[in-house]
Amino acid sequence: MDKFLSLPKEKQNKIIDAALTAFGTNGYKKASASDIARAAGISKAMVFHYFGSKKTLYLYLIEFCGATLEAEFNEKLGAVNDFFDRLKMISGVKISLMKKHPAILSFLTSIYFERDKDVQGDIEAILAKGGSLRNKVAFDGIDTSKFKDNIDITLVMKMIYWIGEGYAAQSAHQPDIDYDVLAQDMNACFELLKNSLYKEEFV
Amino acid sequence: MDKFLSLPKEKQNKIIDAALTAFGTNGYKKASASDIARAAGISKAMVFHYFGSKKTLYLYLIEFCGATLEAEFNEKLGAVNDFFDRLKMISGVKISLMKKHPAILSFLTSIYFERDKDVQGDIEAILAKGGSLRNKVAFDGIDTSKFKDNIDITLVMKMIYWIGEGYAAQSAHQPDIDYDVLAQDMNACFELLKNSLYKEEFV
DNA sequence: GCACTGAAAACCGATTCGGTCAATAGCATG
DNA sequence: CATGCTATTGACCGAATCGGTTTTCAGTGC
Repeated sequence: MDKFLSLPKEKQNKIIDAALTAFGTNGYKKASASDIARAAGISKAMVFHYFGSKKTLYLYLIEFCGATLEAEFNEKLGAVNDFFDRLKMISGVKISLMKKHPAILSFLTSIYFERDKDVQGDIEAILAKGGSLRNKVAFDGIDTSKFKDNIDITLVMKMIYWIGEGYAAQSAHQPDIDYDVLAQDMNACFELLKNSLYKEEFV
Repeated sequence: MDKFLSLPKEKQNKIIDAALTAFGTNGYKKASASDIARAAGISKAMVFHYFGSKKTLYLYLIEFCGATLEAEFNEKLGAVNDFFDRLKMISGVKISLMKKHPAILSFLTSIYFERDKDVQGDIEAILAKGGSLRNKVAFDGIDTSKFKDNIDITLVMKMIYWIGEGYAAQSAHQPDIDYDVLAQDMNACFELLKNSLYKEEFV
């Protein structure tokens, strides 16, 4: 593992992204070391030289994602109480995550649904430990009084959630996407909803 | 192939759904006949007994989806020009497709991104032939004058697209989902947007 | 008892799996 | 140029799995 960490950062990232993509799209079992090596432009032997085993690599990726996520959140997530401002922050976090590691979001959702017995226990342990993150993005303490009175806020949140999942799915399939355009679209989306759903004195 | 078609419909569907799921989540190459057989509750030998080869099964599934799609569209898609009414119809079509075959949507999007050389040629040929379907769902001939003047309709369509992708992705991971609840949520979504984005005389 | 049939187990050669290792290429130092 | 060192690799390992075939077998009608 220290073998890997002493590599130049650029090479580390190439390997990480290759592995995130492979595991994210194929799951733990069906992602092979050869796939990862090929995508990273190294030989399969190096994968094991750096990480020792496929499982070690997988667990390292989870840890890496956790750290990356946390760092990004700590950097960008301030104390914002407005619903849409917080949404913009979250989508900003997602976008900059994807700029650094395009496959990170699809990998993160994939570990959530991973069922392979080789790793499921370890995943649960790690996720349980890192549950604190979720608190920071949860939508409590939100000022709902700004919405028009007849708006079903639960529905709005579902809708927002679907939008987020949808654009994550799109970017997973379309690797050469322009993230700045995506960010603009997302923010325009939120602006549109805000203008439409807030009472007029708050838009 | 006629071996398969002379099976009771229920068994056919179980095999079809197993295959749709396997190919949809793992792609052509990484979905194995054993996976499909296990999920369908039959032996691997039967898969080859029914379809002869993995490729034949895959191409049959594409054809099957095309026919199913077309039947569903012909049944439900009338001449509706209102933007949101048409959306509701489309989501209605999607929902009833998923009720019949839960993995059909994820399979359909997966064939769009399939890159395996064994099948890519055949896919292109079939998709080219079936391009006529796309005309029926395209958003031309839509009366855009009902929207408030400051609404960016292109953005609205992107948003709608993301919502659709998002809830398809969700249902792909969550197999025991209640489709009627999903349908209600989707329609409520559209209703909300309609109320918010249309000029008041059209809501 | 016998023939037929639908299904599964066992099996086939080939490929791929996770993982290892000897050999090599590059490169600094003498 | 020789030497040692390190990073990297192609070749290789036994085991598993691949797509696909053959054999076996349980059930059923006669």
